[in-house]
Formats: sequence, structure tokens, C-alpha cells
Amino acid sequence: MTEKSAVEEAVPIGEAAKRSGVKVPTIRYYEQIGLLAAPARTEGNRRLYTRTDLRRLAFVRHARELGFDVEAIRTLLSLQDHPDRSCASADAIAQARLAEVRVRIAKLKALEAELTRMVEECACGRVAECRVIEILAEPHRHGTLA
Amino acid sequence: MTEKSAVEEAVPIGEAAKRSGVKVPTIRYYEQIGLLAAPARTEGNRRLYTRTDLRRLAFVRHARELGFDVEAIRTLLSLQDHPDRSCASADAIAQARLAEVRVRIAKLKALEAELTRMVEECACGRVAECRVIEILAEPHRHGTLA
DNA sequence: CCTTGCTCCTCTAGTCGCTAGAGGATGTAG
DNA sequence: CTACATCCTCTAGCGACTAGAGGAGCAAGG
Repeated sequence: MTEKSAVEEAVPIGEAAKRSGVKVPTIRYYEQIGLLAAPARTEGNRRLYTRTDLRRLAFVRHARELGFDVEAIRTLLSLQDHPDRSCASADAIAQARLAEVRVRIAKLKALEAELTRMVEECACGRVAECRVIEILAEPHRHGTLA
Repeated sequence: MTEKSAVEEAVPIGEAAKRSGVKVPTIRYYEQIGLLAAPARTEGNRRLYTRTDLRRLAFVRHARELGFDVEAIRTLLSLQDHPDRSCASADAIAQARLAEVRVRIAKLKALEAELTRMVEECACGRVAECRVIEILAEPHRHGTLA
């Protein structure tokens, strides 16, 4: 340690990755696509992340975990920068995402049911009488599933 | 109609797309990656799909709807061609997929809960007191979700 | 016969959100 | 001073398509 406890504002990208749980190349990628602003650099051209940068990074990570796409996160970040504005659009984005998630869950449950039927009925003999293959081969009306 | 009802074996790619519910470029793509064998062609170099081809196409579509990846479908198709073999690997593939689906469902339910909390608590005032933004900004232990 | 307009052909490049690797510079500890 | 870790930029790849350019074939109407 040279002189930590006192000031020690900014950390290099590896530390930022560790603290945020976002991988190093991913952080650089976010910067490249303009999702995160380019941080300050050292003399030696290395990125230095301040506490503020780290907070944004954590925000992005959390939002990605919730499945928001990059465009949505861009909007959410810019909303965060304007606390006086109405949060109606943030709400709309979250609601839209919630609707998507519910649709996905419903579809996956239908899949689960069909897959369960497949594996339960498979007596694991020859392919000729295999329910898995049979069900897949069945004539199938379009768009029932997925 | 020139002479339909009698023989009328093969259809062009557009018809195949309509009947299978797989889009034209996707059918060509499946051929390109070797998931489907190249069908016969007319003198004028157009693809002609027989009933057998259409059956395979429907099989692939159904499998994709169930979320099997192309590699899994390759295996399932080759199993279908050997009805005398054991169907254990078909069963294994389906079981693996079922496990994946269950994991996805569990994760999505966690997401749903968190998103629901967000939108329910959002009083839709200013961003400053918006729960959606607030929750995203919260310090967050890694890997709880997703 | 000829044009119109549809389907078809091949080929390349783009999508999304990363991830991997090459090839090199910089920083730090022993 | 020499390892070695970490950092830099840049390009290419992943899966499963999708979009578009640029052209050929074909059936039907005038």
C-alpha cells in the first residue's frame, strides 16, 4: 500500500470489474457503445473509475440482470440524471419488461408441459416407439406454442 | 391448375414456407448449415420440396419451438432416421432441455417478483422518488439473480 | 410477343450482447 | 532488471437468424 485510506478515489478497470460483477471486456464494450461515459485516464492511458462511475456500472448490471435491453438502460440512466422529471417513462419501461417476462413465463410453462409429457411417455426403448421423436414428428398447427 | 390432384409431389420454397411455418430465408439457412439436406431442383434451379422434405421441416420447426438448439436437432433428426436404435439419447436431450426450461422459469419468476415490486411501488411522481430507478440504483450483492 | 409483377436465386452484411484472441504497452514486486 | 500481471486497441466470432442487393425465371394479361 502506498497511500490508500486517505483519498483513493479511482480504481482501474480490473477492480471495477470485481466490485461491479461486470467483466472487464464488457465494461469496455459498454463504453464503446456509449452506454457508459468514458472515464478519466491515468498518464499511462489506463481507465480510472470513480465511485460515481462504479455506481452507474452497478446500475447497468442490475438492469441487465433484470433483462432490460441496452436501449432501455440508456433511457433509465438518462432519467436517473434528471430527478426532477416525471418517472412515467421509467415506469412504462419497467411495465413493458414485466409484460415480456410474463409472456416468456407462460410460453416456457407450455414448453415445460410438452417436454414433461415427452420424457414421461418415453419408455426408453427403440427410437421407433419413442415418444420424444414421435411428438416432434407430429403434424402441428402453427403458432400454438412459442 | 395444370395437373394437380394426381401426382403433384413437390412444392417450391414459398409453398414449403407457408405449409411449415418456417420462413423462406430460414429454410435456405437450414440447408446452408446442413440441418436439412439440399432438396431436388427444377431445370430453372428452383428448390422443390417433397412431402418427406416437408415432414422434416415441420419436425425442425416443432423442435425449434421447443427451444432445442440446432445441434440437438441434428441429433434428433439422425435418431429419427434410425428407428432401431435406442432412444436413450433422444430422451437425454429432452430431459436436458426440460431442466433448462425449469431453470429459466425459476429465474424469470424471480425477475417477475422484482419487477412487480418496482412497478407497484412506483407512485409515478418525479424520478427523485421513483422506486424503479431507486431499486436499480440500490447496492446489490452479486449473483442473487440471473 | 412482350411487359408486368411475382417468386425465386446467390451473396454479403447486419442484428444483440457480449466473448475471445492477437499483439503490444505499462506497472509492480522481488 | 526481469518476470509477471494488468492494461491497451483492434478485429473476429458466437447463435440463429434477418435484411437487402442484384439478378434470373416464370405465369398471366394485353
